[in-house]
Amino acid sequence: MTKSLIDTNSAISVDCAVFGFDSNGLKVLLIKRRYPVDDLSADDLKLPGAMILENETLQDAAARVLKESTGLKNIFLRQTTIFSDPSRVSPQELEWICRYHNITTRRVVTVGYYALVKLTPEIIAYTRRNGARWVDIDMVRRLIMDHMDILGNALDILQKEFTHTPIAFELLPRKFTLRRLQDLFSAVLGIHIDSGNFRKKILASGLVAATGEFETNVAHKPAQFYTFDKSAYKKAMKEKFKLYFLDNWYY
Amino acid sequence: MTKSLIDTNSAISVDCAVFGFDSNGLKVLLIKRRYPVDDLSADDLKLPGAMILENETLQDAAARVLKESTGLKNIFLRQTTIFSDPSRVSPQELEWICRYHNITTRRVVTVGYYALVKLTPEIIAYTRRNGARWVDIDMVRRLIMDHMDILGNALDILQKEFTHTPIAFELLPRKFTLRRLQDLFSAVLGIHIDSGNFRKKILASGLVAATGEFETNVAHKPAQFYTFDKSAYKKAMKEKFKLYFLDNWYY
DNA sequence: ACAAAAGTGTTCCTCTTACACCCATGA
DNA sequence: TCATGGGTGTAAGAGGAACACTTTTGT
Repeated sequence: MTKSLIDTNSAISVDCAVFGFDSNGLKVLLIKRRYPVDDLSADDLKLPGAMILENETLQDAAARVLKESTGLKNIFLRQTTIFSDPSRVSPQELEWICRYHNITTRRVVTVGYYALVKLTPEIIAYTRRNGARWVDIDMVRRLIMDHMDILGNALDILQKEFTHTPIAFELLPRKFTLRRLQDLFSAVLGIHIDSGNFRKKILASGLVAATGEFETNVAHKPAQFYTFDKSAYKKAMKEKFKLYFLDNWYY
Repeated sequence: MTKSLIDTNSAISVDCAVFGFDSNGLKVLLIKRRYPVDDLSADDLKLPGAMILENETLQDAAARVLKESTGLKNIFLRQTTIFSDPSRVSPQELEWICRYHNITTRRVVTVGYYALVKLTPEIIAYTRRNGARWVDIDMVRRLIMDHMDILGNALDILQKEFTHTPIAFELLPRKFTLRRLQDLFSAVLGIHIDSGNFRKKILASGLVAATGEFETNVAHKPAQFYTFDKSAYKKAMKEKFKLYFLDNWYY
């Protein structure tokens, strides 16, 4: 019986594109690669990631990565795509991986995830302590291996989901102004939005509830704070969704 | 140095939900599981699948499965989701897999794919010779392991993509009537569609070109055949796509 | 003649778009 | 008083939903 050609010696990793939003726009969390021995080219940037452990789900592994890199649990987390090109990891990279993790494997297949985080001073402090940084999405230049592809893919999927699913609220604090929500849509989708129409559409959707609280110390009429009304959303989803089946095809 | 807990002994498989469309509706290709030794419960149904080989991409593996099960190359093929629950394969199943494939592994993670096939008499004959069958999507009762989940997930994704991307044409012959296209949308999305409005919308989209050929031997006014105008589609995609950013949210 | 589906047209109505305009606040 | 963004209103037009109606074929 000849030796099977089936690959039973794959290590599987997860890599997470963690998105945050602040007044300067959309950010992604990047970390510096660490080396076990020497520290050559120690400013290589990468997405947070990890190898999956025995008896661990991919989702669990991704959640573990998020916990380590941001200190947060219960973060919005979605699978994107698998990157399985046998040449995605060069022999040198493979050697680094094996040494760093103390494993032996011929191949590493990675599963992309994207996560959405509500940026707070605490989280920024936490990530800074870990040597991670929140980089403006337009300023990301070079990442190790195929992490640039993984990030680009995550961003594509984020944009699609943004237009169909109310995940925007995952990037905002509990209370937010409509302008802030509008800026978020603008930043993620890269488009200009008329604020009058945006306001009407959002309010008509019923997804958002007024709090009665207002901004203070702003050099214009104070804006009201709103919250995401999850129950209204769930109720709306139970009704049959209207089908604009030929509108807005992308790709 | 303690033994690493990192899982370096995963086998990775692909499982394909292959969809076809005929006059009776949407079908999926199912095969009988084969056993190396005995043939107990030999009518277990499953999706076509395979283990990935060394130096093989997941996409390649899925394409290989499609080639084997339908005889076709260059089929529409898209990744869906990874199923990585450590308990998705029971110990007995794992033993069957290892014996069948002549491998040893502790764990099998599978990657879902869905494929769209233009059903022709030749393909139906080919698949029948292979012992595979095209089962009405509503008639699928029980599949092995978590293949029911994989199929359900593929169907969800198919429905979403159907409304945003012109993949419908992948399921139709090169020339088709608008009624046929309408029936396809109806079948996949499970909705009633007004044929007058559908016709106008499709024609207005410019995605479809009249051939000047007509049906024959039908007991009603013969319908014209149309073809999918891929170039018009690509051109349309280069223009900025209109954004109905809060319409039709699902989930 | 009739059934059945092709194909066209029309009406009503909702939603989008693009603005104008007033309001409240800090500088 | 001015700049700035909050917040409301409106008019024009595009597009969707529902349905009536004519056309062309086989039986």
